Amino acid sequence: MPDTPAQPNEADIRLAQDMLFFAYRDFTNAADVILAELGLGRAHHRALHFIGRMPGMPVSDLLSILRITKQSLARVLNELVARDYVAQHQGRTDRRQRLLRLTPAGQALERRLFQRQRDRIAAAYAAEPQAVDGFRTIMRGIMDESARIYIDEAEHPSR
Amino acid sequence: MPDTPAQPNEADIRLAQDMLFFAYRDFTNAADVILAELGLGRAHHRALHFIGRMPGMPVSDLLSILRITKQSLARVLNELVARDYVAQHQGRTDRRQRLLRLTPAGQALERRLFQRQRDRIAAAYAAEPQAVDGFRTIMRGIMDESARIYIDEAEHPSR
DNA sequence: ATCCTACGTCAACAATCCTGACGTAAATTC
DNA sequence: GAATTTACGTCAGGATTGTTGACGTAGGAT
Repeated sequence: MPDTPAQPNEADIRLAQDMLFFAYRDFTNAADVILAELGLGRAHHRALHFIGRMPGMPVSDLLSILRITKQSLARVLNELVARDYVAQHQGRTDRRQRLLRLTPAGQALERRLFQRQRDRIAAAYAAEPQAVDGFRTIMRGIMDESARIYIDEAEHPSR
Repeated sequence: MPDTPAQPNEADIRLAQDMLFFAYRDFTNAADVILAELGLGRAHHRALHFIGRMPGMPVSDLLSILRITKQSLARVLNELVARDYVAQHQGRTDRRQRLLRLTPAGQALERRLFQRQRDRIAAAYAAEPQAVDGFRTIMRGIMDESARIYIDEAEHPSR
C-alpha cells in the first residue's frame, strides 16, 4: 500500500493523473457499444445524462455544465429532439426558457446507457465498500467549486 | 455523509457518474491555458504525459494506452517530433520499433503542464489525506484490468 | 420605451477521431 | 531460405465534436 503523506510527492500526483485518465477512458467507453448502434456519440450521451438527472433544466444550465458552446450543444440537442429522446417545454416563470426533459424513449435509452456504466462502478464499490467515502472526498476536491454545488443540488432534489 | 452500502443503489451510481465527469473535466481543463498558448491540443498533452511517464516506450504501447488509431496518433506525434518535443530512437532488440522519449524541451513543456494539474490534485490530497487510499482503490476498480497492470508497472519502474 | 437575457440559427473553420488500403523493413516461423 | 507476421509509416476521405462571430426574436427587467 503506497504512502499518502500530507504533502503529496510527484509520484503520487503522477499516479493520480494516470488513474483519472484510465478510469475516465474505460468508464465512458462502457456505453459506446450502444451509442454506436444508434449512430449517436458521447456528446449525446452527456446531454441525455444531465437532462435525465435534472429534469426541467433550462438550456443555459446545461451549457454551463458541459462547458461547450451554444452551437455545439444545439447540434446535439436538435438531433435528440428530432429523434424524440428529449422534449422542450416553455418555462412558466420565464417563458424564454426551454426546459428540457427526457421523453419516455429518452428515459429508456438513458437507462440502457446507464446500465453499462453502472456495472463498472457497482463492481468497484462492492469490492471495496470502505473505500467509497475516500473516493468521493477526493473527487469532490479535484473538481471546481461550481461542480460541487451542482452535485449537492442533484443529491437533494428540491422539487 | 452518504451511505455506502455493499449493494450500491442507483443514487450512488449516478453520483459517481457526475463526479467522474466533473473531476475529469476540471482536471484536464487545468492545462488548457498553456496548450492554447502553444497551439497544441489535449491529444498532444496525453502523448507527452505518457511518453514522459515511460521513456523508451514503443509506438504500439502508446497506441494501446490511448486507444486511438495509428493515424490519429501519427498526426499528433509527427507534430511533437517536428517541434522537437519528442525524439524517436530505433529499438535495439527489435529494430522495427521507434522508441519514444521526451527531448529536454519536451520535458520542460510536460513539466509546465504537469504543474497546473498538480495544484488541483495536491490541494485535494492535502485537504483530506486519509481519503487518498479510498480514492485510489475505487479508481483502480473502475478501470480495465490492462490499465491496472500498466499502473503497477509505472509505479515500479524496472529500468 | 429601453435594455438585457435566453434562447435559435447561419456560416465558416479547426481539432480530433475514424475506416480502409497500401508499403516497407525486420522479426519470426516453417 | 521462403513465407508469414509484426511494427511501423502514409495516403485518401469522412464523421464528430468543438470553435468564433454575427444576427434575429421573444420576453423579462428597469
